[in-house]
Amino acid sequence: MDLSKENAVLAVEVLDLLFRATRHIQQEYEMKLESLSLPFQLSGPRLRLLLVVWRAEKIRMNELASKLGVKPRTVTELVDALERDGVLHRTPDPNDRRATLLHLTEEALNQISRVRSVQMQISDEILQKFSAEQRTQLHALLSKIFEGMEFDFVY
Amino acid sequence: MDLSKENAVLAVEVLDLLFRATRHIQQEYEMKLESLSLPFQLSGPRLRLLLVVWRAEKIRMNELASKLGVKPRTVTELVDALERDGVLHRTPDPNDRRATLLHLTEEALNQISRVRSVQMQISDEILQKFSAEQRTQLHALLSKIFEGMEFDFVY
DNA sequence: TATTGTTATACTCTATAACTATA
DNA sequence: TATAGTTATAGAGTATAACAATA
Repeated sequence: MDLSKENAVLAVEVLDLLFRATRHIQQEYEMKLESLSLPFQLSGPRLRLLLVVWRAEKIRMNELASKLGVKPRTVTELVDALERDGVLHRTPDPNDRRATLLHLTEEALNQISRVRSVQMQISDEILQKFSAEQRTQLHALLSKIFEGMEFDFVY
Repeated sequence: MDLSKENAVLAVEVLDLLFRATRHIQQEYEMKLESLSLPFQLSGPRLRLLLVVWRAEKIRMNELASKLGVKPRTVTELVDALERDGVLHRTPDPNDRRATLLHLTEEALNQISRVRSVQMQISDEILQKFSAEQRTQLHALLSKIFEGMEFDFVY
């Protein structure tokens, strides 16, 4: 009997678990975000977009699409909705009149710290049983998945 | 200066990374699944449903919805599509004439081993840089997220 | 009266293809 | 000729509310 494989964890089992954990956490996030009563709707994809714009301060729709890993058409759709809700606005790029730059509105900037703080609070709750060392370990192991990848980090 | 927190990894950073890893892996999965040329369409949600039915052999739509963490109406929608594609079929539950039992078709049973083997192959590729010990570690850390949760495992 | 699943309807995310304006 | 973003259109996944059949 090959004892070395007796208790081995299959790669596919690890990734199944990864998916389940992600779904679980996403559901927690969405529940808590709803209860925040923000002056605008914030789904997962919208928040993801928002945070990329926030980190960049200003960004082309173009570049945003590639950072998010979606098509430009999808960004148009999301931006339409967010602009309607007063979360961000389009301005023409002075350097290239084909391009459009996105900025967050004051309102969004005001709310975003609430969102981030709820994110941090939920995250702490979910990982409450983890020691600092275990958090670091989990972070290191997840980073390892991206090891040796050339392309820009996708959010 | 508080050196103990100097290099600490924030919980929110760990979960951000978790999300990014999951998105990345999901994209790999979907790409490879497409190239399998199955006789039916298999998106993430459809595959998830399929695998739950497969593990259960037969299952009520009801119970399926709760295992998947979606509403019954959503299961109706998915099952309609999968039945149209000849992947599964509805039969009345003899014990409760309100209920409907789902079974996979022969065709689905024949294809599912191909799907599983591709899943395992992709998983091995993604975790190729991981030692057996690291896989076990990652599995243990992810399990810890669910620690002390009462409810049934959600897929 | 409560539960199972459906019809009717709608919203969000995503995409492809054809087009406009600019480079 | 190529790029940035849009209009037009479509499909998948998800949901709520009202309902029919059954328990």
